[in-house]
Amino acid sequence: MNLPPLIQTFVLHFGEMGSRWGINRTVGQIYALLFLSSEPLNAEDIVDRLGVSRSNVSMGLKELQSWNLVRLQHVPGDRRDYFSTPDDIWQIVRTLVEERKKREIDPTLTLLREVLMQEPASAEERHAQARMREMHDLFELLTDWYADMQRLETERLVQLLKLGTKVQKILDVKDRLFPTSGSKNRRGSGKDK
Amino acid sequence: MNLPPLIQTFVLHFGEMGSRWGINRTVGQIYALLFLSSEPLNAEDIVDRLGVSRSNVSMGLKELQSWNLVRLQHVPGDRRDYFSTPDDIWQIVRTLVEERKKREIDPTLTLLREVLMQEPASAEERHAQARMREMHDLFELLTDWYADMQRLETERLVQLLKLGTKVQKILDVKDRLFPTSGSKNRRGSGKDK
DNA sequence: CCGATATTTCAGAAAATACTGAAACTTCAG
DNA sequence: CTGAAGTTTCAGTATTTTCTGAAATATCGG
Repeated sequence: MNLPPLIQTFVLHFGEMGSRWGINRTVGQIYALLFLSSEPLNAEDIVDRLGVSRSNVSMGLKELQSWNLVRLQHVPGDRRDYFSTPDDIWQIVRTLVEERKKREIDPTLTLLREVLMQEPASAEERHAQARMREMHDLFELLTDWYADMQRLETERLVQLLKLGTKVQKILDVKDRLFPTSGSKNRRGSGKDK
Repeated sequence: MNLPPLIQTFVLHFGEMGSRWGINRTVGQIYALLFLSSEPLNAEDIVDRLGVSRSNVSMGLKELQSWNLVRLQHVPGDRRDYFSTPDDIWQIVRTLVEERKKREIDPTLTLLREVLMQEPASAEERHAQARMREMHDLFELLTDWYADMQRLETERLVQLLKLGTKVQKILDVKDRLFPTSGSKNRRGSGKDK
């Protein structure tokens, strides 16, 4: 590995964290390298810097492309493929959350829908199904909320995040000013807990 | 494996998804089983139902305990350890997010803080550090927001999630009614893209 | 303290995943 | 069409992770 110390620290860390994030070491390192780089890199650059095999880099880049986490581009007068990460870090977050949802949530949501269609054949299954229903409703609430957020412009999104729970106070004010509006979202009458 | 079909489907699915969620197959299956069960199970129950070795179950339960995802309890007159998941599914979400943050975000945040203290030794390192600064600030914004949300009562949290982006409209109303209040959160004056 | 029951640890086997080098394939300039 | 440059695929190897059975450890009633 052939990198300035500061960059190497970060790249190694991403490699280590890879396993916790569901990618392998090389993929983590490639991503870290691209993220830090001021200009796009080609596969050979990455081989030189990380000291892993050409084919490993090729597979890693393919994996990152399947996550939409890197962008393929071309340098004029150069036939090789160059890769980079988006400059806008919020774009990265959006992509990451989207892809994780696709891989970690959606398949389960699909399965839950299927299983909830079936007839329970015993008290045990009936209870299990009720539990799955809870999980299903939760996932649906979260994904609906997420879809909403994903639609916001970044600036608005950041504004909302910075507000945090202060939003709550505003809701209180709103309730006092317009007691009924939006009350379809207020059905906390004993059903929960 | 010895389970009613409906339950088996779900348990197998959780086993498969396990690898995407950063746990192994057995741990995923044990968790699914406990989640669906109407009463606590002991290790031997789990062995019988899943058909895996006793030691594997023991390790799996230990792993789940380290995630705070299962609760150990005792049945009067029985020396064995019984395990269950919280009845409140929101409690499960809170724990899960907390633990994932602890494992997937916090170590990186720590590393970023350290690396940002160092002096860049070249233009390349300077650019890399600027990039890390972006990531650091993003992580900090997200974790601050998360800490805020974690503090909310479940009912309020659900209310907020259901509102989704409608919150935005309320912000607009608020701005018109109280143009200056809360404006410390409105610093989109050129610094952001 | 004893022995019965329950749980954990651990070394090695089995399985899954990552990595490599070589070969196959693709693209493009001449 | 040819061959040089670039990229991908793939079979085999290495590494890591998971899983098991056996042994060690812990707990508790008597």
